[in-house]
Amino acid sequence: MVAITLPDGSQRQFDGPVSGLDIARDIGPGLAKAALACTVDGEMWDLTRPIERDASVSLVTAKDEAGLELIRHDAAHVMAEAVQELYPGTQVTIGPAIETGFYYDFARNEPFTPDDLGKIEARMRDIVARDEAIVREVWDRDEAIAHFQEIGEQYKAEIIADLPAGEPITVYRQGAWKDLCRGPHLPSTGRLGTAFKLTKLAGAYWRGDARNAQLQRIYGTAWATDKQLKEYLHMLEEAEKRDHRRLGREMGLFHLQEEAQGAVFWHPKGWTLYRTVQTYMRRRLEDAGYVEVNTPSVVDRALWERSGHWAKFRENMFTTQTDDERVMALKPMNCPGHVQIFRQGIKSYRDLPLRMAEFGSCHRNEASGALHGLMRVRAFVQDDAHIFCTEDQIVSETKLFCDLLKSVYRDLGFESVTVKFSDRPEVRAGADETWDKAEEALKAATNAAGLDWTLNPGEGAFYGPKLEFVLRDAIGRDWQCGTLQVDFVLPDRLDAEYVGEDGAKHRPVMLHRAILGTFERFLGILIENTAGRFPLWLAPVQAVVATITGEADDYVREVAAALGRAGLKVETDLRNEKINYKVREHSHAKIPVIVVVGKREAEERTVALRRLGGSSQEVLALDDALNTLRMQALAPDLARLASESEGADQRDQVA
RNA sequence: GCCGCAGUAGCUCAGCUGGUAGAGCAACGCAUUCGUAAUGCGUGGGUCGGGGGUUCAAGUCCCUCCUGCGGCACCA
Repeated sequence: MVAITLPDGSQRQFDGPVSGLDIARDIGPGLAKAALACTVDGEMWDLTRPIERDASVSLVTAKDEAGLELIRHDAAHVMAEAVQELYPGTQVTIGPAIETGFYYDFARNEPFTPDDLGKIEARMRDIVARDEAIVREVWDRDEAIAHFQEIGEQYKAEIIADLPAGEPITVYRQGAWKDLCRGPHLPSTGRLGTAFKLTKLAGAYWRGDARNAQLQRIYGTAWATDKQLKEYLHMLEEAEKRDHRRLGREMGLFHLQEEAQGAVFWHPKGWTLYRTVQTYMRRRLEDAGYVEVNTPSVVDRALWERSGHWAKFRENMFTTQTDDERVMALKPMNCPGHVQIFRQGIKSYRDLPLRMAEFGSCHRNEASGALHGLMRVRAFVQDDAHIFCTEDQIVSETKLFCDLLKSVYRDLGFESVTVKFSDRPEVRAGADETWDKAEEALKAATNAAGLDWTLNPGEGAFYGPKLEFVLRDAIGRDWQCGTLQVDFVLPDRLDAEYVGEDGAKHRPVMLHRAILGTFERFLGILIENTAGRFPLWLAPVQAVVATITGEADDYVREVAAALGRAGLKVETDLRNEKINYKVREHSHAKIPVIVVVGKREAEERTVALRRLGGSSQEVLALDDALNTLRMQALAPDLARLASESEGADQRDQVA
């Protein structure tokens, strides 16, 4: 007898070994049809694998996250079968399910072409139509290795040889084809359905290591239903429309060109946006007790040797040699410069924490393949700062920083932030005891700030552990923006010191920190997140005043001038065009407010406001419109100040 | 940096097996003064990414370099 407990707590008795499919049939034919796999005491099992002991079982269908993952994993297998049928001699390696689909890495001398994708996909649909049963087998380890070597599957043989000793070696057959796989799998290829599509070809290194052979990866997407697939493809199209590179061109924000690879040409509108964000950040930093500095871009190699950058960061640095043979480097980071300022004069413990900020212009020679629009550039400006403090101040400074960071992200339209904790990397400066201390201190501070974090092992900076603050963009990509790094190494290498309460000299700790990360990347994320429809305070052109007839020209100039005095960035449109044409054009340009003025408005001294995305307009007296827009165009921090002082005024009146 | 793909007008793209470049939008000009997402007519615009080669002839074929795109690797 086998007793099976179902998720609702009910129990069913079976005479002997029973499979997930048997259980599903026992419950009902609908479930038997929908079931793809089952979990046995929490572990995923194939639907047909016999359960020989009492267990808790739940059935997995395409509606479950786990079911969808099975579908994707099977799609990878069916693709591998199709590829090996069509291109004999191709070796299979690994093919997992991923976030929106699957991939499989193949070893083949001939490159796959985009045309091949269509052929492979068609063959996949044949295999699905054949509805081949998928059968699990457990093999002997040595036999498995010998077998895969014999049939020329070197990579599979290598994988088996590397599996831990106790691990069962399972092979899945579907029709005449078989693959080493941990499983589980669908009962048959027909269950995969039709909601899949091959999407792209790419190179990928064996085991993710650039020193290994390069394999050919084929990506696909797979879903439970055709409707989901269609929705996903539609989402991709929408994402493409808000790609910051496209919007940057369409909206005239910036451009890139080959003579300055990885460096941005900011156009007037883009630069206005940039300056709006920068001015905002400058205010926030000042309010948070930072001082702003500026340090040299071209600095003698000697300083980078002392700081450790020459040893650890050399390959990413641009260098230049002067006629007298001095080697200079373009700064890739601002920290050594800030230590030089700290070292001027004698610092006392009373000066700490010293929060030193710089909108530091840095250059890094990033790999050509890494460059990506504004997101990954070679010339960029960080909202960088270094907090020189005592060890005792690490926790409170970290907490203050995290609060500031969250507030800034919220103001800029980002609510959810994830945090990664990166500990010591292989290539690093500083003694292990120093790292122990730094990691411990940062962990304590993170917990004190009430942050949830995930560990990112070995990803710290060469001088210290770090926190990474990650935002997700509109296309679902994660971008690291903010960072906070604890550094006991640089103050030592560059000989920073302060006089303590005890009158003796001490090393300060440096906290390297940035909120936006770089302006370039952050603005790219901002463009994609808003799809170019910036909130009023950020829009580089906040309002266009457009005439209906030439008779209103003088009044329009007056309105525009008044809006300008109220602090808005305004343009006028006096062209002899129909108002339909103007509204359409400015709407496409994503201007937040179109101020429409005709003969009637000019006579009545009113304006008609039309908001981006809306289809109606609001007619207001000019003075009212000026007040309303002036308040709405305030940066969030200034708006908070304004509402506070308004509250104070009201309290004064009451008193 | 590696693998694959691509580069034709400001933008989006067409140009079959080689015979000396085309559309829409944009721009410019003229007419139109028209009340909330495209007024009409007309005009100009291209060393077909750079270099080299094959050929009577190259946007088209070959080589090479550059840049971009998608991944991988990298991302202090």
